[in-house]
Order: sequence, then C-alpha cells, then structure tokens
Amino acid sequence: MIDAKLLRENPDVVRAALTKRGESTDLVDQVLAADGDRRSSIAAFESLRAEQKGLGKQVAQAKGDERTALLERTKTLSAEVKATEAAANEAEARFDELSRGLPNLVSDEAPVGGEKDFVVVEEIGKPRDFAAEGFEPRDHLELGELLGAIDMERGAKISGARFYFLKGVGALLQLGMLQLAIAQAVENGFTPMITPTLVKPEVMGGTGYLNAHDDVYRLEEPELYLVGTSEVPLAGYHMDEIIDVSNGPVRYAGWSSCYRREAGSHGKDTRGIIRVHQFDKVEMFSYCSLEDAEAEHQRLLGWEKEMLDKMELAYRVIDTATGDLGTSAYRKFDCEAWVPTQGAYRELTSTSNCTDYQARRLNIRHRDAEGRTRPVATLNGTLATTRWLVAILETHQQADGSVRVPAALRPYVGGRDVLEPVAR
RNA sequence: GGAGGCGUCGCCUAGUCCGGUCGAUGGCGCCCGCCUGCUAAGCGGGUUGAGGGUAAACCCCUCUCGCGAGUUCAAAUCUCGCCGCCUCCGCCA
Repeated sequence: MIDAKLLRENPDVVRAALTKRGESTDLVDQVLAADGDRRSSIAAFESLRAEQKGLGKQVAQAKGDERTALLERTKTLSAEVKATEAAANEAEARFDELSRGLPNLVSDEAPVGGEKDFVVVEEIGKPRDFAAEGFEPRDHLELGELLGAIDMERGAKISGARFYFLKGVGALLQLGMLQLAIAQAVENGFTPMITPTLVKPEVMGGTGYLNAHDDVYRLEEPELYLVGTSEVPLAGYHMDEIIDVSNGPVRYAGWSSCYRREAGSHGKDTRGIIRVHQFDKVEMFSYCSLEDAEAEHQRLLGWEKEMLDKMELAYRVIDTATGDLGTSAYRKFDCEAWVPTQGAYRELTSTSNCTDYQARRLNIRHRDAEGRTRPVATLNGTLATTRWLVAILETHQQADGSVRVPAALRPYVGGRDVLEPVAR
C-alpha cells in the first residue's frame, strides 16, 4: 500500500511509477478523491460525536425536567451520529479498497520498460560448450528418466499435466539442495521455518498476490489460498505486530511446497519440471528498516549467488525492468542459469525489495530511533527450488548419460560423485 | 462434531452480576529525573495503538477493553453472531 500522505502531497511520484510500470494513472485521481471524502466524513462524524459525549455527561448529572429536556435533544443527535459514523466507515473502506489497487513505487535505478528490457548486471561462469566436447546434450527430462530421478508420466496420471514424481536420486538431489540452502541460511543468522502453505485471504492479499489471482489456487470452504512461495506465510508471520529491527534485519528461511496454477502459460515450458504446479523451495525473507532495505537487498542477492556457485552453474544476474516487477516489488534482481538444451538463461532465483509496501498492507511496524512506529521494509529471495535440478542435470551431464554431482551435493547422494543411468 | 470456561493499553491484574465520576485500577518491566563514592534500594514522573484537525511542533478532538452487529440519550459492563485459546467428551490418525 502506498503511504496516503505521500499520495496526497506528491501524487506525481505515484503517477510516474505507474507510468514506468506501463499502467494507467487513472486510479491515482480516484484514490485522491476517496481520500478527500474520507477525511471530510471523518471530521463530520467526530464533531457530532464530541457533542453527543458532552451531552451524555450532562444527562448523567441532571435530574427531573432538565433531564427530560436534555434527553429530547440527545435522541435526535444519536441518529445523526449513527448515520455520519456509517458514512465515515464507508468512505474509509472505499479509500482502503481503492488504494490497495495501487502497486508499489519503483526504484529510480531500475531499468524502465517491459519484460525484455532488463539489464544484465553480471555474468558468472561460462556456459559449457558441448559442440567442442563433441556430443549433443540431453535435456533434463531425458536425463531424469535415464537416472530414474524424474517421473512425469505418472505425475500426470495421478494429478494431471505439470505434476511429477521426484524419485531415487532425483528426490535425494532435491532434498540435498534444500538442506544445503537451509544450512547456509542458518550460518548467516536466518531462523529456519517450515510454514503453513494454506493462508487466509488477508495474508494472500497483504503480500500483493491476490491482484494476479489467476495464478493462485483457492479453496472454497473455508476460503484459503495455497501459497506460491513461503514469502507469503513469512510476511504474514508478523502481521499486526510491532517488531524490533534496531539490531539489524530479522531474517527467516522458509522451507515449503509452492503451488501455482500457471493459468496464463498454456503451451509454455510443457516439457519436464521447468514450469510445474507444485514444487519445493527455500526462501529467504527479511524484515528491516526502510533505510537498510537496499543494502539488505544486495546481501540477499549475494547469498543467492553463493548457493548457485555451490551448484557449479553458469549464470547471469539481471536487473528486472519496471514493467516486470510485480505489484509489490520496488526493485528486483533475478539470477538466471544457463540451460544447455534451450541455449538460454532461465530464472532460478528472484530477490525483491518490497520496501514498506507489504508491511503497510499487513500492518507490520517497528520503532525508529525516536520511538515512533513506522512500517518495516520486507525483502525476499530464493535459495533453492526444484527448477534448479534442470540446470544441474543438464550442465553436469556426460556423454554416456551419467551426471557429475557438484561437490556440495555429494553428501546427500551417498557420497557419489557421478550418478549413473539405471535400468528401467 | 458436542459441552463448558476464558479473551482488559508489553506481561500479570481490578472492574463486568447492578450501564453514566471507567475519559480503565494496581503490580511487574521499561524510560526520564532526584538521591547516592559506584551499583542496588528508595523517591517523583512517564509508558496502548490508530485516525482527524495542521505542512510541522505544541495542543485539541475521535476511535481503540478479541472482532462485528444490536439495545440505549449513554456500553469494558446488557443481547446476538463470529474468531482465538483452554478443559472435558466423541470421532479419526
């Protein structure tokens, strides 16, 4: 949610952000009008209410005729108070609903434009040259089937398209990767968390995901939503609280399954586990002061790179363009790993600085140096997900269909340094 | 699923039966000051959060006793619904 005071005093800042995101600025004027209504109706109610309270006090003291006379007046006043209060509540609710439709501001440093207007910040490692090595790389699904690691067919049989089983070394690799992620996070002061994956509407809405709710699974009774990332329960964790960030960021590492409908992506990435309805992820989540947020964002990015380095992958870091930020993000960096059979970089991690946008919606505050309450900043970033297996399998494959295991993962596959094809 | 109990400004707590000096009591903790070689103790004061009047300070006002609705001139207090926690029973793992 955008600060109402900022919107009132500097509506052009908000309009500029909307324009950079490629959205209409009409909503700004609607919200401003609603804000005016809200404040005037609150003032009307409050002055009547003050009068009513004053009279009520006199009634308590008065006796006889004087009392009857007072009661005559207070009766009509009572109805007016009720009516103006209802009007004020309504105006407040309308303002709230409209202003929740506004996305976050955007960083001046974020590149302006759409999905393809990202800026490459850094390239790390070199994509393997399979032509030079003299063999045609197999894609991750073919490798996964050879190794007995991925079973898409049976996933589809029991749950439909975009579902899968990870089995054998596939299951071990994923568990290893996630455990490695948790271990790294804990080393860096994160509190590990295994979160609920079903959340209430206000939590899903508070994180800004309900606007794009085509992608969210919804349960009818009771009304609950399956989370697409543990960012959602971790943001909701401190909802309606005043937390202490005076000693630096409060950091959580969430381990959860994630669910996405992928409603708008028919026909895209239909093969293998690149884009699936359910996957597992370890997500970093930080609460900190607004002043500390940009520095914390860089730290989260650093920890993502550290994990990717452990997987021995070639990847690049991109600064996401304003049109591709999502509702809550003020700035976003993605790490994209090279996927040999696609000849392309694909997103493996994403870290967002949501500034105080989610915190305003979820009512999460801290006390500043002067003891005043202020919304915190929230940030998130990926430490490992199922999709990483795609890049790991393809990057480390050998001509015979075996796959070399990155050193960091070997303890999790029984110490093996190579995974061999199995007979089906 | 059934029955009962509970929910007060960080924590504990008085108040709720019998509506109006509750515009909320006291303690603990915390903050400021005084006192004191230092510390502790003692003494005095402060200490829920939000919104509006204002751009801000001071100040003033309104809301806030789990949430919402109702009764009433007036609700922490009475009524109804909901949520959460606890205890017991049933059922399932």
